[in-house]
Amino acid sequence: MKEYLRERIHAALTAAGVSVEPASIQLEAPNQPEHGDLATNVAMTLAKQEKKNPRQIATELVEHFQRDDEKIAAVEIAGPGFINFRFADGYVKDEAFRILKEAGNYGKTADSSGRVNVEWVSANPTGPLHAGHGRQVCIGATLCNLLEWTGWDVTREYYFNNAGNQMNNLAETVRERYLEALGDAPDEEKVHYVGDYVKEIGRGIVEEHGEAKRDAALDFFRGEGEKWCFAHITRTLDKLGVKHDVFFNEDALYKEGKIDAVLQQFKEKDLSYEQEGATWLRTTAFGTDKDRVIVKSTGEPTYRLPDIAYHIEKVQRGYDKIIDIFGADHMAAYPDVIAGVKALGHETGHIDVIIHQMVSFVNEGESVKMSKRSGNVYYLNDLIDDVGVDAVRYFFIMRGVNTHLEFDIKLAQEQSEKNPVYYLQYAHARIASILRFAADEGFSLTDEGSFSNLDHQSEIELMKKLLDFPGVLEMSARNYEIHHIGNYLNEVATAFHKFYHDCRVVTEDKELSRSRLQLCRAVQQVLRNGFAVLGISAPEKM
RNA sequence: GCGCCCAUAGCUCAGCCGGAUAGAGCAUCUGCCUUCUAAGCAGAGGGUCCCAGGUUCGAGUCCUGGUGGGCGUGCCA
Repeated sequence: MKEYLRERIHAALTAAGVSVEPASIQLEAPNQPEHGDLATNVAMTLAKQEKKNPRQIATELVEHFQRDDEKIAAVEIAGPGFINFRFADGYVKDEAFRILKEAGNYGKTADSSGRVNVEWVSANPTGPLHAGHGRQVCIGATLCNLLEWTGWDVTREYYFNNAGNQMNNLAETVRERYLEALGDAPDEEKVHYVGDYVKEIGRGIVEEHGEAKRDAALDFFRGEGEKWCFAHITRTLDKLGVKHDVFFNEDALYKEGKIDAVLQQFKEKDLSYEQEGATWLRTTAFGTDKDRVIVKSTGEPTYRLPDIAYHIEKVQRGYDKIIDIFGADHMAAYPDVIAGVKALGHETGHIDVIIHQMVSFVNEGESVKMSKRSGNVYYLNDLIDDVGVDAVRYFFIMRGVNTHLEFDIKLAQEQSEKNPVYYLQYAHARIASILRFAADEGFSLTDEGSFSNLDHQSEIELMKKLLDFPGVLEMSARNYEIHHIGNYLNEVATAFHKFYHDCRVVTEDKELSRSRLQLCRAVQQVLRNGFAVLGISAPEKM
């Protein structure tokens, strides 16, 4: 509809002797319903160029506007020079009915956007995911779904940091806990990770190998620790319905010599230098405040070097777009990495970085304290057990990514109207119930029919709301702003509940009942499609 | 100190390229179930959009400078 109006407005302006770029014609839904369904401010933006009063331009535009009564019921000039368009009810009804035919595809864009790689979670395999990780898990999973819906071929990737010093620390901790499980006193100096899960790993090794591994090399314990953590992390992700296509192992970069290759290139281009036994990258040449170490004096690379090699790897795989998601606490890492990749002559313009702010947890009005040092950690598994998968998936994406998120555990547990995810699911279940009732009454529904006999204002408003779905997905995907989806679905649920309240669905009037049942099905379809993007379930009963 | 993010109703937050009278949920108050799910609907009250300048027909939105908070600023990731 927007495109149609844009084209007609452009034609009208051209006929009136005004030249304008079609793309610069803005159309948006007004706040007040009495201002119509779409409005343009084009007369006001052209006022200066044309040296005319905005209302005069608007008047000329409307005079030359060729209105198709099938689609547009009214064109009005209002306020300082807005032009308001009101859709014809027949158009709204026909479009809304098509939702039933498009069904599970309603809202999808044709596959043409290209290939995109989304890397997220990428938590170190040194322990279970904690509750705070949940935000990134859900943001990334939802974004991937959304990108798929809007025509992207998505590769879901997890960068598995199974190299580096943190793995040595894990290995030492595992060895201490293993020895402890055999009855030795642990050397607290070597216990880097205090969580109980490492004791579990230690006990597991005892069960499998007994005392046989007393003198095993650190590599053995590293392997055991990594294996356990990987299994644990993927199990948690699996619970949330999150599946990665690729787990990219950091150690592969070492094995394949890619770390050395990158280091060599930096040297050749004089982008690195030796100082105090370490190798530094001249990031100041890229505009940062100071140079950064990429190889420590111990000979081990810092995270930056493998990250650069990894990103080069991803760039070379030839995606149309590469998206990295990470939390604000890792904010400092990426500019150097991108700059490093670029400095070696690789394209970086198609790399988008999404930074999300941190999460705090509140329960019964009390903030939930977490301390890694004391091992007092609230794990993502615990959160899932406490509030359920759907609440986790929904709560973590209901706010914009660059504001802090306060996760109210009590609210998420609440099975009432206070809980926004229940409100949404209730609408779906309510429709399912109506459809069951209708089936008992002898209604059988196909995808044929029309909404031509639905004229109640609640019905028309509901249909209009359903028609917004593709646009909401498109806008959300374009801006990587997934929280709009949840808000939108809430509006759909509200419009449906209002309709339900105003219009009895199953009545003596069979034809009216049929149409209203079809409208219910269309609402249910939009909710289902939206839930599919968000990764939450669509209950038939509640 | 410097970098990024944030500041909108009592609370948690929306507000897509700058648009018309700034919105939602919760909380508070008032109505609505013999009829398809009241986990619902309707209504009321509640605002210095942090402050000060600037840009223009028009600023919650853009710019500058402050104030307050979060996260960084490691030879951790």
